[in-house]
Amino acid sequence: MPEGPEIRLAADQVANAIAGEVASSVFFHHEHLKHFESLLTGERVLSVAPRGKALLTRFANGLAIYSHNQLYGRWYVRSGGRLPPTRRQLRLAIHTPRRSALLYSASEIDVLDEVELDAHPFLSRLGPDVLDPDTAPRVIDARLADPRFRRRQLAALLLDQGFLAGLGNYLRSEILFVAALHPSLRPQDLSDAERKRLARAIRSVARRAYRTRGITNDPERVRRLKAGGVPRREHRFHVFARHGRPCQTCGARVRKLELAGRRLYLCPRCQPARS
DNA sequence: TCTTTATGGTGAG
DNA sequence: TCACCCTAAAGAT
Repeated sequence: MPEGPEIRLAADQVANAIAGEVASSVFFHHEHLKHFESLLTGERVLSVAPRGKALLTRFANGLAIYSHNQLYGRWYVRSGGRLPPTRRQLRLAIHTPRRSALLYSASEIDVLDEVELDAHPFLSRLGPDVLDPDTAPRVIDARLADPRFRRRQLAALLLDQGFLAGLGNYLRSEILFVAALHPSLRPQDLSDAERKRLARAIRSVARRAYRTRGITNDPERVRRLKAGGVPRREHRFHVFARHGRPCQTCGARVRKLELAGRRLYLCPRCQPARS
């Protein structure tokens, strides 16, 4: 569950299961975290909240579990102490009397106090969470115009968690397609109208992915394709991983290129380079 | 059964 | 920019 929308959905699910409850037992796979098991057992879970692609589970005694799923981590919620049918490795379990939150496969797990939280090398660098209710398009627009970011290529900027936290590689391609902008442009190359269009696309594509559990394609098109029996992986995106297939807007062939170290997909006609 | 790829991130040079 | 880490699933053989 890799990008911000998926992490926020997982956070919602875990919060719904254990927030407000007292941990009846806590398990850590990692040896260096074992001594926290007894420190967290008996403590109430105050909140479970995303910060970009990371997740913080806060306890009443001031400690917080930091977790980052990278590409592979996956949360499960189960009742009655049961475990999910998976061969993955259990890395963290938070049990409450009724339900358990279980994190499998993730490698980045830590327990932090409030001081460590403030100074955390990853968290302290994060920009605003793209899905935070306060991150309105006008906030994003102001950030695009900020001297710290305006000279950066959009291809790199949209992956930079210090610009906005929670964007990732599929959202990057999808946002640029929706905004009809070429990835090698920089904010400073854009007109005011284009910059505002991009800010709106960033917010709306991320929000849509959150609402639809990861589907960024046009809702009406998705409805039609689903009705025709087209599977999720074929109707999910506008352009991402659709190289060689026709653009849904203009019919041109979707192209794949490598930018800022990751694969990016675009429609060469809808997103023309600028001379 | 092997190899490749992946929606992420770090640190060295 | 590159090598590398983490793990799982898809693709190739």
